[in-house]
Amino acid sequence: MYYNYWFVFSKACEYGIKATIFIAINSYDGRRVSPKEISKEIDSPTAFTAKILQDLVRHHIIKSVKGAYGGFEIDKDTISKIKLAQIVNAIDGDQIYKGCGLGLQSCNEAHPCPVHDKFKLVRDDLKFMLEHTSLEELALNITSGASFLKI
Amino acid sequence: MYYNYWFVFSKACEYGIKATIFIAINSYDGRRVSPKEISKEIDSPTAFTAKILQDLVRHHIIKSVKGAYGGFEIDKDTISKIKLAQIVNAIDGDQIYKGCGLGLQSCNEAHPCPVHDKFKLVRDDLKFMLEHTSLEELALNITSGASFLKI
DNA sequence: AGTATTTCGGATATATATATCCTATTTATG
DNA sequence: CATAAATAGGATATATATATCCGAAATACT
Repeated sequence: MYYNYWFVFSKACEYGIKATIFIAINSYDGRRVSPKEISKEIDSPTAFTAKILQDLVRHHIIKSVKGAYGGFEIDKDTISKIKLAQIVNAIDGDQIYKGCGLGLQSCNEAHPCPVHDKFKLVRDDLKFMLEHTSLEELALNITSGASFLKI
Repeated sequence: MYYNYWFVFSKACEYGIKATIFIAINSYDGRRVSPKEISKEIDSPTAFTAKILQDLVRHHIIKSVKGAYGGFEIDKDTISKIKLAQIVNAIDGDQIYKGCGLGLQSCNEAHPCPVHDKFKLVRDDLKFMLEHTSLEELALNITSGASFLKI
């Protein structure tokens, strides 16, 4: 019928993940970056991206410095400790781990939706992956040219 | 930041899956069902559900019979052959298998996004599950009381 | 044939996510 | 202290998904 596609993450979250990776890369070099630079690099709308950055700041995933020579950065030594799950959680919440695949309000072991068990496996895989993927490895794969932030 | 949650499927698709299961159950008893009955049973908006049913008809997943004593049904002997993947494909398209986790336009092995490989595993799991789950087993789990269509 | 019943499908309305704009606030520097 | 450069955040606009409405078409029965 429809337009829709796979929405593991919202657009906001996609931008948030890519932005955080780009900030990490620059923080290794002690460089702060602006929403303008970020959105150019990750191919996202600037103002919208700026909103998401604010949110990541509120969740203490990235740091912002106001005023001249300011910008966004991440403490070098926390980059290896930040997991993808934290970023996703900050922006899209934790329903990714809890929500029912068929939208039931209270879907659980005792009262499962038709696909509950089958989804559990997929969801647990996703959860494990998000919790075990570090920002550091994502950033290093970009700098090494093994992966890309846009196109 | 936001309102969002895990969107494996669109609402339309959630309704479509649940509706199809309910139609299957009734078709075993040779009973046709209306959008009204369906939406009551799966707790969905009637008119919107009706649209989705039309779409499933166009994709030959369910059959409709117009006029008095009409309604929706599924050929008994096709119920075991219909896979969850077909329903999802009809409503949400095939981007679920193709779309990039970070929204890149052309994300592939040669030009991967930062999470490409990690997502591949999750996605393949989901794909396998959808392609190997039959409408029959979903329907039987409802009739046996092992799973539920609402609440 | 007429009527009640039912799906079909276009038009429209509502809700939510995405995106933009503009001003206030903060801060480094001359 | 003034100025320029930056983030913060409220208000608003746009796009998309979700939901509703209503008349047209089809069909079984009387």
